[in-house]
Amino acid sequence: MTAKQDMITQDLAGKIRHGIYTPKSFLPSENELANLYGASRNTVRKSLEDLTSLGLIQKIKGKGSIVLDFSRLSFPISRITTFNELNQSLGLKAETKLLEIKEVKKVPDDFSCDNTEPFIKVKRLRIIDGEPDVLDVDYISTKYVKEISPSVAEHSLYDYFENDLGLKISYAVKDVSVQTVSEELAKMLELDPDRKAVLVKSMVYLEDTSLFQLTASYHNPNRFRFIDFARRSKI
Amino acid sequence: MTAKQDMITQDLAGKIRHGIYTPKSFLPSENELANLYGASRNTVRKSLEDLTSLGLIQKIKGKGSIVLDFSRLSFPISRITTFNELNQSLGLKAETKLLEIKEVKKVPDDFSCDNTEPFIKVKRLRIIDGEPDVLDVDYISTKYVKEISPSVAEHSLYDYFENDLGLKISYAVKDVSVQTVSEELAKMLELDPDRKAVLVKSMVYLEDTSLFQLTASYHNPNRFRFIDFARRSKI
DNA sequence: CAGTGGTCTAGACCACTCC
DNA sequence: GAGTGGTCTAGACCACTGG
Repeated sequence: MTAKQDMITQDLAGKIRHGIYTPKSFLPSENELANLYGASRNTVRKSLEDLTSLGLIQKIKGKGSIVLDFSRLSFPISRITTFNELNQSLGLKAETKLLEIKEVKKVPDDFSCDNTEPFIKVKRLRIIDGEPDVLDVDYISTKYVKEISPSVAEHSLYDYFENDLGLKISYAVKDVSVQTVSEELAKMLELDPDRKAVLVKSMVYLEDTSLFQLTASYHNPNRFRFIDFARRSKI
Repeated sequence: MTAKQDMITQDLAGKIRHGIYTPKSFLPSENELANLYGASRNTVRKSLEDLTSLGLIQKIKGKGSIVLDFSRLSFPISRITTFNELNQSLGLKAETKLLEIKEVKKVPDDFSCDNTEPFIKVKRLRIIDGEPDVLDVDYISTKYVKEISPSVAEHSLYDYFENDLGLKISYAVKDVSVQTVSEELAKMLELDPDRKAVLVKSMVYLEDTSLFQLTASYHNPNRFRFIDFARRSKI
């Protein structure tokens, strides 16, 4: 059962993306939307809040909700988005090369993680338009995932976690920095002689706040880019 | 007049940061908080939502709101945070060296911005613990800011914009990439011979969706780092 | 002035967790 | 079953925008 507010959000987001509501125009007022969808004004307001935090609209007091025009370029690191979801939305020709799957007793020290249960390590090279782009090293807790088949690792881990296993991924802490990497890794990513890569370390948590996954992603800096939508917060 | 929900948010955030509510413990329930603050449950829920998106708490259905322990390390690019606010919260010894203030007819082409009014250009080198860290090049629209004095540029632009001019900064689009920069810039930032810097380009907008400011920040990659809190979104 | 979004209330029913 | 958060309603008053 999808909540009424989410259906409204989806519907409005679709109409914005498909140009039924165009950038710089105003959405119908909150009262009109409430009538249109047969919902209370509070429910509509919740939807508009979600669209606002997604960067699709901007609310202006006394005037209305105006459609922004970043819908196409948003390439967010500040939401949790997977390689496959990204490629789909950008329409890129992407390929995943599975390098390693094995169970390990613990996670490397530089994650500063003291969990004691075994993890499944998955190492994958992501290739876009024939060029090596990212090396992903994932560690997935065996508390929640007992086994990962090569075909799942080559396809999409998140699709498997969320749709097949029913896990609820909730939030992540990401640490982005630039590192000089090993010669082996530099060769794999076809880096410049300086061997600098952008390292994104992620710690991913489930709805019950338990640690679920650790990832180190090494990006080729010449092709690394992300676009982020940020709001000024009151605190 | 501060809204009741914001006072509750501030109060709870303070109690979390000061350890009155400790990580891994639960906040009082929504009904208890409503009684405590003399507010309706909806108002309390709005506060808890804000704390959730700030990454201070995590709500668990049927159980309660649990305090997370990232309050210290959050160093967000996904909110709009200024150099001064950051340094204050991290307690760093920072210094700003003003290099240039002048009015320019238009903004460099690589911002892909077609605004025609003049902008004020401000160029500043940020030095942390004696080491050059960031070169900021700002362009501020003369539609909203007529003049910027050197002392303001050396202190804090945002403090001036928000508190003195009463401008309402609302949202920004940020584009992060790694670039090879000029020898002059490389020398200023004391870069490695490869002359690679992390470039953060920002476009900042006001509450009425008008473009207000453009910034190019060149970071020394050896000291560049940001930590981000991300939530998985439904859409 | 009428219309907009911003805040707030008091209630309701549901799904979930834990005992 | 009692308590929790999730969703939703119907109403109220406010501050702001525009003509």
